[in-house]
Amino acid sequence: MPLTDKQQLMMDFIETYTIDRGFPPTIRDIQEGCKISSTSVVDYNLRILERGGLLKRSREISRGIELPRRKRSDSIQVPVLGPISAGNPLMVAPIDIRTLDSDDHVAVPEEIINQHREIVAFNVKGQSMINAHIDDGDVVILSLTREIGDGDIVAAWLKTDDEITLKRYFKEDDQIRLQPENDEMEPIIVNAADVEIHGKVVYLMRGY
Amino acid sequence: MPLTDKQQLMMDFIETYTIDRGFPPTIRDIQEGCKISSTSVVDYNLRILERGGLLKRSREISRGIELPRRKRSDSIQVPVLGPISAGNPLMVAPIDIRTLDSDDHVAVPEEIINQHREIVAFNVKGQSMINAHIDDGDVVILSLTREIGDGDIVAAWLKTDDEITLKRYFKEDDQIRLQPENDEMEPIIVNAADVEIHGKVVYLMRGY
DNA sequence: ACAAGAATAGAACGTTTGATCTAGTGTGCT
DNA sequence: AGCACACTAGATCAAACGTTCTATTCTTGT
Repeated sequence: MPLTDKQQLMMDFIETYTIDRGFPPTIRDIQEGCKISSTSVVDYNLRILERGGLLKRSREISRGIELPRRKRSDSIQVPVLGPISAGNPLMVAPIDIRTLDSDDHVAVPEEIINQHREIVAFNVKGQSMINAHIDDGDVVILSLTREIGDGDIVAAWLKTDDEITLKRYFKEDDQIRLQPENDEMEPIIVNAADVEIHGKVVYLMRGY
Repeated sequence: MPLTDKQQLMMDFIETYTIDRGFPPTIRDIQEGCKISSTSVVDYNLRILERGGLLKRSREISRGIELPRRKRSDSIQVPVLGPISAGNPLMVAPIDIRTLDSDDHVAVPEEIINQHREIVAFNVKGQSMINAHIDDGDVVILSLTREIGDGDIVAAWLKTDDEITLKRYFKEDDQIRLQPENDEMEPIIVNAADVEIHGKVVYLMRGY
C-alpha cells in the first residue's frame, strides 16, 4: 500500500506531535497541523493507515492513536544523577533519590528499560565493584524498585554515613550485608533500619 | 515533597497505562484504575504532583499528562554478528565482516554511534578480556574503522587460525602484538600481514 | 463522455473529559 | 472545644472529541 502525500504528512505529524508533547494528537489536532479541511477526511485517512498497519486506533477514545514500534526504536534520555561511589563516599545522600536534579542525561534504548518503572543513571566513581567488572567511569542504570534479591548490585544509602554506594546485596536475618566486589575492601554489615536500598543495577554502559 | 500512597499509586498507574496503551490516561481512567472516589480527588492530587515537577499537564486537553523524565531520541538497531571469541576460537572468520548476516539486533542510542561510520555488535564469549572488565555475555560495539591506535581493543582476524578474537592492539615495528587482558593467557605476536584488524571497541553494554 | 470508486467538505450528534463548585470528613494544633 | 488545613465526595457545566451522515468534487478506467 503506497502512502499518499497526505497520509505521509499525517504520519510525520503524529510522530513529531507525540514525541513533542508526550501524548498523541486528536483528530482535530491532525486536521489543523496538516491543513486538512475536515475531521472526516482525517478519519478517512486514519482508517486507511490503520488498515495498513501503520498505526493502531482505540475507538471512541480521545487521542487513541498509537504508533507501533519502528525499526529505529526509541531511546530514552535518562538523567545522570552525578557520581555514585563505588569506593569512598563522594556525595551526600538525598532524602529521596527522585528529587535529585541533574543536568546531564544519557540515552538508553527503550527496550532495555520498558520493563522497569523508574530508572536513573549514575556515573561510577572508584573501583569497589571492580571484581564485578564495573569500572571507574562506567554508567550504571538503576531501576528504582523495592524488589531486591540476594546478590543484586544495589545503590545503598547508609544513613549513618550520608553516602550512597554501589554494593552487592545480601540479606542475613535482620541484618544486611553490603559486599564490595574488591578484594581489598571489607563487607559492610548493618541493620536493615540503617540502610535504604534505592534500586538495583539493571544495565551498564561504557564508552571507549 | 514526600508522596502519599495514593500519589505513588497514581504515578505508577499513569506510567504503566502510558507504556501499555501508547497514550496517557484521562482523569477518569486514573480514577477507575486507582479506585479513587471522585475526579476532583484525582485532579487535586495531579495538581500536587505537577507542582512537585513529577509530571506536566496541558490544561483543557484530554489526556494532557506527560511524564517528563522520559525524553525521547532515536536509537539504532545494530546487528549482532554472533559471538566473538574472547578466549578460544569460536567462529570461522569471514572474508569481510560486513557480509555477515545476523538475525539478532541490539538497540544502541544514536548519540553513541553517530560519530562512527559503520558499526556492528558482538556478543562476547569467554573471558580473555576480563582484566579490561569485558565479561562473558557482554555486548561490545565495534566501529569498523582502520584508525586503530596502540592500546585499543580490537576485533582481530588471525588469518592463520581462522578466528576472530577480541584483543588489545599494540604495533611493534612490523609485528603486531595482540594482548589478551587475562593473566593466564599469552600475547600473540604476528606479522602485520597475517592479521586483519576489523574494528575497535567503542562501546560496551551489559544487562543484568 | 460516462460510470464508479476514491477522496473531500461541512455539519450535526452524542459521548468523553477537564474544570469547578459546594459540601463534607479527617487531622493536628493550641 | 475551636480553628486551620489537608483531603474527599458528588454533582454539574462547558469544551473537547470521536463518529457519522449527506453532499460534493476529483480520478480513473472503458
